[in-house]
Amino acid sequence: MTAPSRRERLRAATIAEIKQAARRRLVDHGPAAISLRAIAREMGMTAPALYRYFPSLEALVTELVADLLDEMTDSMEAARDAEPEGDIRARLYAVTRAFREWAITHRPEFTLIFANPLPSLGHPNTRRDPRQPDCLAGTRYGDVFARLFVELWQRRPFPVPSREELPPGLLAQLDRYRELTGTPLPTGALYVFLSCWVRLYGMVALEVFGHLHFALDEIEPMFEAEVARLARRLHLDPPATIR
Amino acid sequence: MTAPSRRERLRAATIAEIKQAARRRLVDHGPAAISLRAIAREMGMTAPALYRYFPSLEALVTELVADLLDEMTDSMEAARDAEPEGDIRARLYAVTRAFREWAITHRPEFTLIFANPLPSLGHPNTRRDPRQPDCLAGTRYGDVFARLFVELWQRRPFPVPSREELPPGLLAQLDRYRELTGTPLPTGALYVFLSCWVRLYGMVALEVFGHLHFALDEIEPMFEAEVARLARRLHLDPPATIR
DNA sequence: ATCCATAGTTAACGCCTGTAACTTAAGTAA
DNA sequence: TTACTTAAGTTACAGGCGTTAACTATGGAT
Repeated sequence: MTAPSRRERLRAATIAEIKQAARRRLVDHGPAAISLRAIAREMGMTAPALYRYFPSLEALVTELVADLLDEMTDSMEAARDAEPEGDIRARLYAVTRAFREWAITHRPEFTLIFANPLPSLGHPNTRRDPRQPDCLAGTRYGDVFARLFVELWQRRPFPVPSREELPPGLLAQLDRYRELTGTPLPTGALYVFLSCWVRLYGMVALEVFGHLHFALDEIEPMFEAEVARLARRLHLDPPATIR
Repeated sequence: MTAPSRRERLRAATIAEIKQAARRRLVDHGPAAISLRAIAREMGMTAPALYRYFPSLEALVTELVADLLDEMTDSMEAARDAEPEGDIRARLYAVTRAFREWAITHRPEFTLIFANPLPSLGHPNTRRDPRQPDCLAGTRYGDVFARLFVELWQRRPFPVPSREELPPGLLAQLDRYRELTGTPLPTGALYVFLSCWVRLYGMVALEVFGHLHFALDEIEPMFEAEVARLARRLHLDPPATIR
């Protein structure tokens, strides 16, 4: 646990600068512009030097994705913590809106994270290694939603499907997930959680990918309407303030 | 309207073969493997020859996307037409399931269509030209859903939010969309349509992109549960057979 | 003062898109 | 049939890419 040496500090700074340059290229020139040569050029270096810091372009992108997920999670947590601790309703709204806000103000980054858009990520839809940093970061942002959801359930339980109402195949999987995570939520609430996540993701992804522009050009009112419907489903209105 | 000349036939066949090779590379080796040289190699040609048929790689990919959308639409229409004409419930179920079925049996293609994953598509989230073939094809598959939805509404109207219940900003946009398309649906039903589309898309996209594997490994039961909930929302159960 | 790991370099291989200039073959008109 | 035109293909090349190998300079530790 000694203080980092001068070498280590310089190295960390260089790594940060590389990822910064990569992100700048992503934002300014699209995902295809993330290239070692271009990054090195921006930094006044040559491309092979970057191999001292990352074993490959793909590894660099993977770390960048993890950083972006962390940043998104941070902004969601900040929005949550700006609301009083007892006001779960306000906190859920805040986190939900922060998710969309980050997505639409960071479209290239969101696309990189959620739609495997980079050639260097190789053939999509191959099983990922859960020990990879981007997968770990992936669980973090999910937990922000999950923890609030659990809190809401414990303080103001809402109606959820009974075990009998869930199809057996789904019930078994959700039970397994329940054991795996040790969540206090009943299985039916897990289903509701996933269902809400599907709608939130669908809404934001469709907006970012531009697949709602055939009908709407300003998506926010539709988003707010959907969030309000989600809130009603969770019996979140009227305000669920406690204490 | 004369019969196509020999030249024209050969040319069309070559174009088809190029797109076929491009798709084979997409499926077998991922989106990054769609390169003019690789395609030309597979066809026993040289890369510059392909410029006789497409002005650029990007144009080729755009046409491929349009073809894939058409194929997806065809399979949805086939599933629809396999059900009796009067049984709207069965037809809606069939189209919905066909959408998912095509997506999960054609994951690379679905990803290419719905998540801008290709470098050659350039910077994502720039406004597309609606005259582009892929945008035209995009409206076709939406119409499959839309027409059934209208038919259902006309024969078995379901509850929809009143104009007063919709936030003004959303109402105005939906009214404009209503005029633009001349649909017989009331504005509230348009909202329900979009809302259903969001949930269906969210479910399928999350499955294809692998963002549900943190909880589930077999997604079909969850999909069926969500579809059942959508059906209930449309008062689709019990069976809405007519005639 | 010496040694060595680290961070950088240049050179090269084999991909890639895209353009220019050239050849060949087919279709068309005199 | 011959001559002209055009389409479809070729090679050559410019410039960008990831990655490896071999080499150099330099800062820190012994």
